[in-house]
Amino acid sequence: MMAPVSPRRPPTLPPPASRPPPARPLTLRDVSAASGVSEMTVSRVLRGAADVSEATRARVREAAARLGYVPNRIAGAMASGRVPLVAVVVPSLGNMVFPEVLAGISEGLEGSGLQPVVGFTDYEPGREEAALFDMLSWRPSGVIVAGLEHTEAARAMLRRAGCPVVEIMDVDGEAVDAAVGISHARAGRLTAEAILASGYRRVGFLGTKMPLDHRARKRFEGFRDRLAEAGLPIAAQELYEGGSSLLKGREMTAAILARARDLDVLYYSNDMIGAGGLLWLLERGADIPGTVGLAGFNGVELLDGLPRRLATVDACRREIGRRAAGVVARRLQRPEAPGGERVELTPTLQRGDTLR
Amino acid sequence: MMAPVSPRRPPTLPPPASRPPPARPLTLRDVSAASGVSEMTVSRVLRGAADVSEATRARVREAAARLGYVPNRIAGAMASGRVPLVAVVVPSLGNMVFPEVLAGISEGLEGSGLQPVVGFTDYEPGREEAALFDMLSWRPSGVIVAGLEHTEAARAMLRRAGCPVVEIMDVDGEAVDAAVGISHARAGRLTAEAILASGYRRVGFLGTKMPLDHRARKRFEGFRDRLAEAGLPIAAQELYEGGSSLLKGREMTAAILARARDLDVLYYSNDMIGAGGLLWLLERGADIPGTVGLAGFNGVELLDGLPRRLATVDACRREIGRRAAGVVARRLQRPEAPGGERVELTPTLQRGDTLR
DNA sequence: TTGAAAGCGCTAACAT
DNA sequence: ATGTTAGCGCTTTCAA
Repeated sequence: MMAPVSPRRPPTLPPPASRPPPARPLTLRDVSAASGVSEMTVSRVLRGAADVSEATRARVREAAARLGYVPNRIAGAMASGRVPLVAVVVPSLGNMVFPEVLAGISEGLEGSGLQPVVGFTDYEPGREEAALFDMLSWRPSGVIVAGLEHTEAARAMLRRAGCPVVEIMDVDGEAVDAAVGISHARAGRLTAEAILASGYRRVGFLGTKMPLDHRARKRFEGFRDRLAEAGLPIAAQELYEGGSSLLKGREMTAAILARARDLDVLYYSNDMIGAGGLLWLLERGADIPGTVGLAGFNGVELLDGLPRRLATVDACRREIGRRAAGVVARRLQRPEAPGGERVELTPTLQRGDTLR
Repeated sequence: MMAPVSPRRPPTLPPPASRPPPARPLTLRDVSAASGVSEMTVSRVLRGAADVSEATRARVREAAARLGYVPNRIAGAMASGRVPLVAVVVPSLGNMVFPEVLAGISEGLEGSGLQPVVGFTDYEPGREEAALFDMLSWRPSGVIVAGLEHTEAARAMLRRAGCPVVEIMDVDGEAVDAAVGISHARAGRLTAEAILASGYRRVGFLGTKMPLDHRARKRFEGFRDRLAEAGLPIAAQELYEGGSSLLKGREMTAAILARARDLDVLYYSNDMIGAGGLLWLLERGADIPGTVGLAGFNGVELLDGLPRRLATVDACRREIGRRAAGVVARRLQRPEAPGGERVELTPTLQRGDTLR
């Protein structure tokens, strides 16, 4: 067979025998040549399609293995119109919560032939838009994106994505398509209720300044509103910028108590700063939970070995990942399905040792 | 112009005007039609190529934005033979060290037009092989893989990858191509030296059972050998399976001290279990670092707010990621470069408050 | 059970 | 500065 004349590169010539062949990646054609089976049938074998005789199958497998052939998925995706990728867009990996969501997604995708690909937003709407654009340019089979708040352009992209879109972590708002998460407003209320029930009266709140961390904001609002319903104000607040850390929690706790010495309970917007506060208070011999109660948010397992278990509300991170992946996988099996799934998980308060 | 007859699907027909158009993703052709500019020129504009008049540029940009066109990178990659992806293969994200490596990689890739794509191995050689195969099937422009130990098949794949390959985290061994990391053997020796210099004599080691965590093994060996050179044995060991956690560190510390009450220094294979041990000992009123010294490994910032700063050796995770990305990016700019770069970073011991 | 032909959406090379 | 042509490596469709 004659190679067609191409304007891009000369037809493959036999390499001068004396030099090592260039590291040209192998193609189906190479396996075809090596096995004496047509490209088409080689393709079928390697994709595990039925209707290939056992003998042919074996010959092809042997040749592919011997040559070290690795199929080219770019070409496969191009030809089939199917890209076995799920775009995952999250704020960052530094946050401790997202690695676990990712783990859940991987778990949920197992056996579906789909692979997650991750992009980051750093909690910046502009970067989220860019990350989504980037991801969508691979024409993934599904999109999983953290949060319900996006720029209008981002929402437009998601609507036009032509694949299932699952917004995760939060259900307090309007989703473009499916949503899997918890209600952060409710999580905040839940904590407020526990605090009220325990009879604490002078409430301090320690949280992030980030106006773009909508979930943290919703937790705060739920918390504040529930207290207000009981006629209780938030007596003092301490806000910070930047990442959460034990150190930050210590500093903030010191600061808020310096300003409002009589607080008898502290609600931290996440467990990391909560744990910092806990350590700081313990070092000073505070009576926890007697004189001062503490509560955080997230249920980070990582902190399990601290001197006391911080009261917290589990964010159901792993489960959210798993369920979101499940939604995507199921949708691809039944393309006629209506979409718009909404899965609200209901976290519970784990009292730990820091609320009386 | 007449659409050619295709065996795969009928030529595009005008949709019945009364129904919403199917969510067919847009193509260059659509932008071309909408802007009255040829596909080729549209392509040029959207890729930012030079030699397009400002007027044309504007018309194309306007049309693309109005339609919400997202380029198809699968097709772009296919046509150009360039896939702007860097495959990153690491054991897991649960480990705390890898998110930071990833952050370093992202940083190092910034401005290069390359994007990291991550795969996981769970420290299992079989899964590593599978992950590499998977990643290579996307024909990435570079590969960054943790560790120097791989199955022969994996090494073969890497050699044939046809792109720069950087093995990271470790430099104690033979790399397929480039390597960026630290010597874990040296890190272990470094800790041993600090312990010797401080006059501790009864040494306990607490580490993982995982025979496949080669870097932990090398640290242990370096540690043990350096002590042996000074005539000091390791008096007791405590090994564990599964992930590291504060809790695990507590349990192990309790266990090793129950068996060997007279240990005066404990070397933990990572900071997480080290911190657990630290908390456990502090609760029991141990005199640290007087009666018992502690050291870990990794330099995890996360633990900064503990009551004492654990002595540790920084693994240079972020820097390793950054440099590895740099190697890949540079190699793509100068394809004639020889390769085989070897970058050894030299970690230092941070004494903290737990070695006298 | 196998093979042949066409083309997925884009870009390299060439032509104008 | 812009357009034309061919084809990247696969898979779909159809034929044998």
